[in-house]
Amino acid sequence: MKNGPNIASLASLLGDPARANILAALLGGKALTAGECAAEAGISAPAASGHLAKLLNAGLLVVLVQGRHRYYNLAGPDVAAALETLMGLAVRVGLRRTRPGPREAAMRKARFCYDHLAGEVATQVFAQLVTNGHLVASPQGYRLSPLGRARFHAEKIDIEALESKSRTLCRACLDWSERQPHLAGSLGAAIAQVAIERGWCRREAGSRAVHFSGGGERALLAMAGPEPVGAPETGGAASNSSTHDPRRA
Amino acid sequence: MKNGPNIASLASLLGDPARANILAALLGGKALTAGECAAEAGISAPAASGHLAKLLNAGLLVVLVQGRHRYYNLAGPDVAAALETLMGLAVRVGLRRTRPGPREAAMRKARFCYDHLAGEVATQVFAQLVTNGHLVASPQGYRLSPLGRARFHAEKIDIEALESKSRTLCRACLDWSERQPHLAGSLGAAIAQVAIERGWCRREAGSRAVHFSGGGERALLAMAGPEPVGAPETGGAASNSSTHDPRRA
DNA sequence: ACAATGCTTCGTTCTTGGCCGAAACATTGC
DNA sequence: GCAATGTTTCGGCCAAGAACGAAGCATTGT
Repeated sequence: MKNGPNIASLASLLGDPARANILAALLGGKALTAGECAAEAGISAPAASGHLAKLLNAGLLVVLVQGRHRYYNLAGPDVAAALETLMGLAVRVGLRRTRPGPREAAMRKARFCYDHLAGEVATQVFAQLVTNGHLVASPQGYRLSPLGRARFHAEKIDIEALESKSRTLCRACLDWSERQPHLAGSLGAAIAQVAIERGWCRREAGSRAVHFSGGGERALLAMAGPEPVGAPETGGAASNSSTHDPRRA
Repeated sequence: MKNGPNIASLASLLGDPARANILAALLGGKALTAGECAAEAGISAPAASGHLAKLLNAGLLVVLVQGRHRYYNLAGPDVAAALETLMGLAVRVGLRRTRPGPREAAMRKARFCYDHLAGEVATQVFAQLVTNGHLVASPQGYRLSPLGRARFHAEKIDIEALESKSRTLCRACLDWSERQPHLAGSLGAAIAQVAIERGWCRREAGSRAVHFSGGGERALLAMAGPEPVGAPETGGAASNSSTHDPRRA
């Protein structure tokens, strides 16, 4: 009688605290061994193995066997997106794992979401890309404009290589902390990779949090700006972040 | 040690088959009494009462007490969006409640998603709106262009009234069956309401499925088209009367 | 006021599913 | 080959929670 997707069996998989912790850890984008997953979830190795098998069997994870290690990772960006969406709803209804702490402030500022950046900085980047006409709406969602293509070309990002993959180039992902979109898709992943490679930010060990240097944040926002670096900043593009509160540890 | 949203307690709420069935039924957008929820989920009234209390306590539902009836409904569009996202992932990993059946074909064609339309027709409408420049990308997501504003004005849709509400006017929601965006937000809801009022489509009893007439589908797509069609108006109650609206603002 | 209806609370039973320890399996290093 | 490490399988224990029936409230209608 009932039809449609089986949401219950999927949600029950995510509903166990141990599995949810594993998935949340994997949202950082790095593959983890079974033992690391066990440590993340605070359970024994056998328990973690069982959970990982279930998630793997459900198609939410993929595994890479290397020697005696098994590296588990999320099966794809759609899994990450669904997890982020659930996080957004959890925030909205007031469910937190703990009280908002110092780590949470850093997470809101910038974090990894599977393989791209999320948080305040990432939503600002997205807004800049749209404002400057690099991203435009298309019937299938967002699309990279010729202007944006040239802009990223100037930044030595090989758009053609990204397009050759089956994965979507641009996709808007609703940020759970900012409730505004940030950029996902292969381009979002490439931008995150570039930000790390060029030292604009660094990942906090064992966390999804990302710490930007002052210059790094400016550099990233400048990459989303209208012109390649060196353009005079007349204040028009600087946007509103200057009005933020100084109460930040 | 852990921080961030508590995804596990939220997902465990959705992970029970009875609760998932209730929520899936409520995705149709109509408020249901406790007894109707019990029938939908195939459980006894006491069991349903307990589940509804949990969902209510978690902030996923709202209740409207009218006499001896209690009308339950989703707490808001974000809940519906999260459910749809989970459905999309469930489809992607191959979890279905049953084999794809005749009902499923109708659901893919058109269905209600809380208070707006989803499915093949809805994604086509969204594509048309973007193609014709009625919807454009903005830093905060999608925005109604002046052109689109005039277009809906010609269709007797009071955009200003929608904007006066706190709810977002336009929002792209990823369709789980089409994997392309459709229009959510208060404008999406208004369009769905208009489509019903003008007889372009009718809801299947006790289901989210929506059946379009041939002319109705053309009329809806024409509304998203570039120019007001010269067809005679359907006359009568053009202004949307908010007579009985079980949903809150 | 009485009966009927809709819903919730309570108490009980019972199944599902998670956890751990022990042991088996697989791989690497000496 | 043998020991050490990482991972999975097995078996048993245990607790969380889901279901139902009976009873209690609340509201409606006659």
